Amino acid sequence: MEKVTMADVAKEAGVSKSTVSQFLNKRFEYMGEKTKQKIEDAIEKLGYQPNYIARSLKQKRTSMVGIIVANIMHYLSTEISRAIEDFCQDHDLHAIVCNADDNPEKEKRYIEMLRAKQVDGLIIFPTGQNNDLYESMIKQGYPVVFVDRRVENLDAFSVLTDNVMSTYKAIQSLIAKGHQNIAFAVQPLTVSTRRDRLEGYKKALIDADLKVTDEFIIESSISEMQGKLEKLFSLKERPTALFAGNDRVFLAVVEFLKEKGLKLGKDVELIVFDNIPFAHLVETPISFIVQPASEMGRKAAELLFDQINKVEREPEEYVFPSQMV
Amino acid sequence: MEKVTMADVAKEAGVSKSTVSQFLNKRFEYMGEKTKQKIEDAIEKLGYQPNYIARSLKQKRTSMVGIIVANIMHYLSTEISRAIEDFCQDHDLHAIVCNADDNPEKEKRYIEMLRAKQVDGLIIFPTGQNNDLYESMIKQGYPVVFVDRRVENLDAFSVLTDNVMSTYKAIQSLIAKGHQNIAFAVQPLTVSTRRDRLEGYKKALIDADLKVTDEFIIESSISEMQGKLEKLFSLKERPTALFAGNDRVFLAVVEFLKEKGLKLGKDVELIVFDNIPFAHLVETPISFIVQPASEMGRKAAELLFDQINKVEREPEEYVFPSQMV
DNA sequence: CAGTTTTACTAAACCGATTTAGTAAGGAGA
DNA sequence: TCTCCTTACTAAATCGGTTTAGTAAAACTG
Repeated sequence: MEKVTMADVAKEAGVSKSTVSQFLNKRFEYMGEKTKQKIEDAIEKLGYQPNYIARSLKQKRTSMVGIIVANIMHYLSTEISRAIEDFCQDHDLHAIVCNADDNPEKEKRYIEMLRAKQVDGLIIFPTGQNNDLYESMIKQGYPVVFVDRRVENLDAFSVLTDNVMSTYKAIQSLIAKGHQNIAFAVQPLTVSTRRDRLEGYKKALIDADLKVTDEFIIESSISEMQGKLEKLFSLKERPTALFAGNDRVFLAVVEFLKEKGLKLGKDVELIVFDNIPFAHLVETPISFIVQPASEMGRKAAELLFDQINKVEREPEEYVFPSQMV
Repeated sequence: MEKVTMADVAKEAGVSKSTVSQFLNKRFEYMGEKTKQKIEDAIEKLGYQPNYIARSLKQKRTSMVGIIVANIMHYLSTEISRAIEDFCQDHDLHAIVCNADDNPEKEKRYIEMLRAKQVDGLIIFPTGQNNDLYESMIKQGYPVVFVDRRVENLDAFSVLTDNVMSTYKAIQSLIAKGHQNIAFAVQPLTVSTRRDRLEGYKKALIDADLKVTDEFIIESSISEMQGKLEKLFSLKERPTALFAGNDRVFLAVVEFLKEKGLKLGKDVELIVFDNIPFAHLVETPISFIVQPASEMGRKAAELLFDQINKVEREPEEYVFPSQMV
């Protein structure tokens, strides 16, 4: 049971291991037609399945790549991961997805584990707290691509969206509709995306000669978001529009509004950064800033693939535009 | 760059490879305190990272398990996978998720690929079309657990829900509310879950002395669901309640109702088999039949783990109850 | 027909760990 | 003092492939 090895096939076919190996690697150039047939028969007869582990050891290549997602709860992560997987499928790679859960320690452990498993490269949605580790990988020439979030002071391949600009435009559109009191809700400003979005928000207000009020900016974890929203909506000058920093903030906001009996689109206008699935379940249409997830994933995979295959290229930030929907 | 091997550590520490290996495996019993220290220092100095591939080759154990999901689009799959991953995390295993996309050919390829990669076991949401392959794995004593769907005529470990009973009760509750015209929408009856749910539906109607009308039973792929629903709702005797066979059917139904301007809960009552996320986005509460995904995933992982570790146990079907919410 | 090239293979080293069998040095017991 | 255990290691085989260098036989060349 389950231990037919190449040596067995070789013996059965009456040839050497080397020839069987050549056969399996489809290098038929120097191989007699009848030998080929014999090997084929022997493989069939014994039900031989090659052992990729053994191959990997010698070839120093596992055909596996790792994806380390900062937090799998973001729909964007799933979308990008799927796009990466599709690319891998087409290029004879296999992707392993890990969830760092916004925890730098976990991220570090995953990076180490995946490298110990000899994956050929990593695509990382960085928590941003492991810069030393990122740097050492890049110095070693290990293939890495960062996605979604910028890493500071590192000359690395990155795939991003123009968070500042997209937010700027979104806020601008709210202002154009006559909104004066626009609030902004975001999770803690630990990563570049959130900071950039806040920057875009402030810039849009300033450029429109509206003043930036601290009371209108909520920076809070998801679990404490409800309380902060409560406070926001009990201000004497209530916001008429709200920008949700990402999909999870959005869900918190919807829940809050539902509880309070506030109507979306009527009592308060909402813009969300990130696409969410099931958006059509909501009665009132909402504005979303949609990032081109498939293209981003594809690009990231492509950049990684080229690094793995030693295609020379200078590290660069690839910035994709987002669209309001 | 990146090729510190055990031999390097051994040389640096002035000991043999074997001793380093013992050290790494925490078998300190027969090892001098100073040797231990020297090895520790050498590892630190060289930044040595062990190569799991090499270890796996010798140990014939990769600490990886494969999950082959029939269709990742089902929310249940994601939930169960997550639970399996959690279990693996706690037991020093790593899970690789593959999506068969309801395609038996793809499923087969994935099974072969994962076995070639020497994963220690497989958890499969079976498409049901590869019984020969399933059987040969089980015969070989390869660790396998089936989830969600029954495999016919096979003495294997399976984790399921009581589809017939849950559906029966759900339909019963509709009848109790006074509904007489209850329709049933489902994807093609290729897998046990769908057949079982239909059976429960029919049984409930019969037991309540209602007649089973073929016109009220839609069996269709998602893409053709809209047309079939159109036909259903243009019958002179319209259904007042509808049972959606799973989450994807539900989404199709919601889309259809929205287009037609029919109100959920008012014009037609809906029960859905499967939980869906973002359910709270919908204004009207809907009834869901929720399967205990975490428990199911956990159980499946546990059964696989025991098989991998040669814990003797008779193959059995583990049936979990579902709840209406 | 000797010399060269091509064809069709094989032996053996190698990848980087684990593991088994073996051994030298030091201490205990008689 | 000599034998017998421990203790603390090491050498070498092994896992199942890939790959390189090499070789015998056949085919070609002049």
